[in-house]
Amino acid sequence: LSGWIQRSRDLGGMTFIDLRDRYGITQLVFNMETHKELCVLARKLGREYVIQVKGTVAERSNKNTHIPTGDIEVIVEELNVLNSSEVPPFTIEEESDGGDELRMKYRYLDLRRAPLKRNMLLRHKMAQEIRKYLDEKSFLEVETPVLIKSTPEGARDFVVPSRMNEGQFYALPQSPQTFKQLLMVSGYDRYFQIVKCFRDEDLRADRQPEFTQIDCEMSFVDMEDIFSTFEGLTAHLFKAILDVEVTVPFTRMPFIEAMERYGSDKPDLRFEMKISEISDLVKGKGFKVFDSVEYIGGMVAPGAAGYSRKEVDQLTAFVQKPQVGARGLVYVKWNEDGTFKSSVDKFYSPEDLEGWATHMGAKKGDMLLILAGDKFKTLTALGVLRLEMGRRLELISKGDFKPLWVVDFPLLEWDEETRRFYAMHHPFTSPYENDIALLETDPGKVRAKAYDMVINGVEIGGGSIRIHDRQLQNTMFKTLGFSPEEAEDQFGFLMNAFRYGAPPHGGIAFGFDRWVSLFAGENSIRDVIAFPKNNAGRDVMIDSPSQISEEQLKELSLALKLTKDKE
RNA sequence: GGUCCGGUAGUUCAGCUGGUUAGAAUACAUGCCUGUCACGCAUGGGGUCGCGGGUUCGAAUCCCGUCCGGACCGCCA
Repeated sequence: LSGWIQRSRDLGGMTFIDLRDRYGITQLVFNMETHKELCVLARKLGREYVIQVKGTVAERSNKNTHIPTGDIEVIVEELNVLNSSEVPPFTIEEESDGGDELRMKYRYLDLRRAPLKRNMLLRHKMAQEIRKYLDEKSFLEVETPVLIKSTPEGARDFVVPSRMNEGQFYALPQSPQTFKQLLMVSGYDRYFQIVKCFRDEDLRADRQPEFTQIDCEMSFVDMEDIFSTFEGLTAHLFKAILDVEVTVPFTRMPFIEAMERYGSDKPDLRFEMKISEISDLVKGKGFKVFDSVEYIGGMVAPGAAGYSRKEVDQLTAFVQKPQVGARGLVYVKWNEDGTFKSSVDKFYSPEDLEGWATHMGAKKGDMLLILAGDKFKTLTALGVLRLEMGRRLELISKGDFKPLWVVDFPLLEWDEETRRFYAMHHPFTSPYENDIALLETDPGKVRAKAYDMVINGVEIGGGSIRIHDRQLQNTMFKTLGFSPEEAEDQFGFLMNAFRYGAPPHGGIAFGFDRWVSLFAGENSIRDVIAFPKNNAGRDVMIDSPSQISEEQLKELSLALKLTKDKE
């Protein structure tokens, strides 16, 4: 048996060592009476020493029911110390005493801990099951290049200078989007790849600059084929990994419904508390705040009529945080005795309030929480408040999984700053046939054949049916404000490919890291990535990024002009 | 680009409105202990209070700046 010393217990006459390897813990026993020299040596060994032992596996006289190997121990007859270890900077245990920063710096030690090991194992198993399922469905795994071409749309690219092509740069792929479409043109009608993608944007708990996608594409399909194929993948993963049965087909929710009822394009369906609009009920009674805004809406917090003044103040402060951005919070308590208490009693009669409460589906003992303002800003704030209330009222149960498809996204988003439309998904997304005419007249109204898979409020994946028609793709580029030259320069290869018999196709890409962290019950994808980057995009273990030498810069024909002098 | 929280022993933290020699737990070291498994008991070492400046008789504590870490907004087709 070979491994690392987790801990040793020296009782004088005998010494116990917990030996840890990839598979778990085994107790080694050394006895002064029977193996004096070994026992003396064993007493000197410290935590994380690497040792190799031979001995006899024996049933313990004192069993430990708390660990899987608690019935047995190894009576050591040979001991080989393979390496010593300095005292590690934090404890290598289930619950380490180390903080995040330290554990990142010594990630190779953190990875020795059981929780990280479990996550790595889970990740591996999920990748295997994904391959198994997709292989069975005749998907072909094809590797696409990592050094590709920069495009201005979408996320910021990471770029790589080319030594052999002076003054020119590769870009790292934000996704293999165009390549998988070209593979469809090539006739590989079912493609997938578990692939690293790169986006030079700020990080979050669920966002890393390099991350892994399960990238898929199919030919001769429409949305329903995609849904059933990947509901199948999802159900397979849930069954194989968590032994959870999920119901197929999944709920399909139009984007507008997700926004209006859940205040989010990725609704968490594990609890109700839907949002309802009450603009028509509340306007025209002399309350200026409500009369002057576009939208008034709210939700019913079940059983929350007993909330104290302090708790309501807390909620008000919560929605007023700049991240949420509401101006204020109106509450209406429908007390158990049938009376009403609200922050707008001056303006509305109990009959008015009962009207709202009934409209919103409240009952006695509930509290209405109401926000007002611009429609989508207010809905988004209500969505954040909904999640907060779900947590506070403990309406969200762990181990419950509610997947759905969000569908009927708008194809385009208007940007006031640059005064042009942007593709909400990407410029290759197909509009609904019935909406194509609107591209010329009212582009904002065009719905896309795009879809997101959402589980428990997490966007797990998204995709679309693509445009495979050259003319339509040209119209799309035109609507997005590309000149024919720009379109040719950036996507000429794709447009050329479409000259030669492009099949109808569509696909989806899943955020593998997010999916693993969802299954692992982790809040951050860092916990399921072996060597992640920190908040500032740094790898604190290898200390990257770093400067490069003058020689390297010269070879690349690069000169630096730093905005901040880093010397 | 912005908002908020944090940085004190190897580690995790406490240290309130400024006031003797900066504490606890754990880890570590030494000794004792033959059935432990978070072993126990005893003893001991261990601090540039992130860094720089300021206020003050006096700063871990207050102020300013800066660096580092975390959460979030913007950003992420």
